[in-house]
Amino acid sequence: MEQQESCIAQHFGYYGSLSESERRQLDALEGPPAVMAKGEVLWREGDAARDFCTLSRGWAYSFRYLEDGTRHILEIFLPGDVIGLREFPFKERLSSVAMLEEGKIRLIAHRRLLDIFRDSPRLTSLCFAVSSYQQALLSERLVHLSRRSARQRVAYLLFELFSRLKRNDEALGDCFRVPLSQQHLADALGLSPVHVSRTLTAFRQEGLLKRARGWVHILDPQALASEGCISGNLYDDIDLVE
Amino acid sequence: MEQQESCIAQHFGYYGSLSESERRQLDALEGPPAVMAKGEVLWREGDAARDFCTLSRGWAYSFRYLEDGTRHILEIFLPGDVIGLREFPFKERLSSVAMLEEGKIRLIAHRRLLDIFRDSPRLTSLCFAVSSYQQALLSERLVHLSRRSARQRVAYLLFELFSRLKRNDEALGDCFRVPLSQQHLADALGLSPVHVSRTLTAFRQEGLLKRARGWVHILDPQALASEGCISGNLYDDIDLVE
DNA sequence: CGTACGTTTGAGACTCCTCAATTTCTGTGG
DNA sequence: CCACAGAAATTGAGGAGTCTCAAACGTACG
Repeated sequence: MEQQESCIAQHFGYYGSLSESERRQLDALEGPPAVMAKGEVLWREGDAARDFCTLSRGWAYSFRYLEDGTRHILEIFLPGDVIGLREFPFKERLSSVAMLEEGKIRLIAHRRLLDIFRDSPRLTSLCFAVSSYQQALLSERLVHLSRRSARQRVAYLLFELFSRLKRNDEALGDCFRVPLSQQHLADALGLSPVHVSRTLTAFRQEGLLKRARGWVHILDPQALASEGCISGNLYDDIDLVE
Repeated sequence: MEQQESCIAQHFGYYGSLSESERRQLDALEGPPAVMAKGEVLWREGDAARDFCTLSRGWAYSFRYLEDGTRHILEIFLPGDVIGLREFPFKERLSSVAMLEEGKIRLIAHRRLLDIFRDSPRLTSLCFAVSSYQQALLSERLVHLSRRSARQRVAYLLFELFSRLKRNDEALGDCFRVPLSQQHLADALGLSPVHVSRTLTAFRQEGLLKRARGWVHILDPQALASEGCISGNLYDDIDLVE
């Protein structure tokens, strides 16, 4: 599960091929690894934002508390993801980030990005691609959350996770680990945990998927994609201007 | 209303001060102005994405059609905004863009950004800031749309527009033009036009605002902000790493 | 002045929420 | 290995918010 090569180099590699020297340049950014416990908070909304990080092991999520005390989950981070890049131009964190399970991160100071901007237009383009891609995921979610039924939302989220995991691991079958409680799913989807439970039960009875103890087994990927209104794959659509 | 100086230079200027040569460099990017009619489509989802543009006059919006035929409005662009920057790393347009009223745009080829990346780390940082800021607006909207009541959504959107207009025009009073029909508002908020009408009527009866023929008059800004759960001003929070 | 579009209002239906009780799972210590 | 406590998930009942459909009204524009 753990990333072998430098986490950031692998992640950037999804957006375009890297030369050996570019790879080294990215490797040099990463600070020493830090092991994080389950539930540990990386930073909180409003904290000073001076660095971002890569997640080399474990899942994490970003969230905000609303005025009524409910929590909204904005992003779910998988092993290999870059966390907090979008906060580069901001003084303060726009959202909190916490671990869903034990894992490992490496910090990178925002200032180090300036070195990239100065030295490598190519890596700069890749930074832009990483950031734009996360933005595309967000707007995709915006559409799916604001206008669709509970069934569609749940199907969409599970399928998005499935697709992203598959990009990291070609060999991934239709049965995989998802360390999210129904409370987490509800907070990410803008639903009540009760209704998430009912929806998952319905899916199970219809033979779309099974879910138990942090695992999801997708029985009918096509039906799930159709229920979630998945419209093609964002990953196939990236094409850096060279 | 029309932007005097180069549109992109003014827009970038919000995110950090520009030297004279940086300003010239940005000016040089912009193509010849093109006048667009009300309702005219700049590009459609799926079109090849080779350029972005600045909007020097008029309002525009980006949208996607869902499988059930409804339209979702993702972004609303005001005079002075940059449109489509986030699609730089993508082959195809992720959403369509159309004019809400007659206006003027200037195209910029995505390739020209590479010149910026190569020549000016400072402008590169600003590009990043512009893009990240739009992403922050999106995630703000994600939170507001997925979990809040119709009253909160409507109040939030009107207040966001009010704040953004005020940034462009210090002298803006509490009465301003909003060329959006209730159908547009509904499509942006994930509500039915009928319910938007009811909500606006309620606000009018409560003395929060008046709305008629493309104009909005905010009678009680504080109450509206409170209803919309506005949590500080994103614009105040930008701080480029120098 | 007629037509088209946008807005308002009413009625009934449906989705999802809240609250509360019960069951199942998970981890811990005996 | 079992008993227990705490957390997570399920189930039921009733209610709030928003939707859809349909009709009436207002406004802008040819």
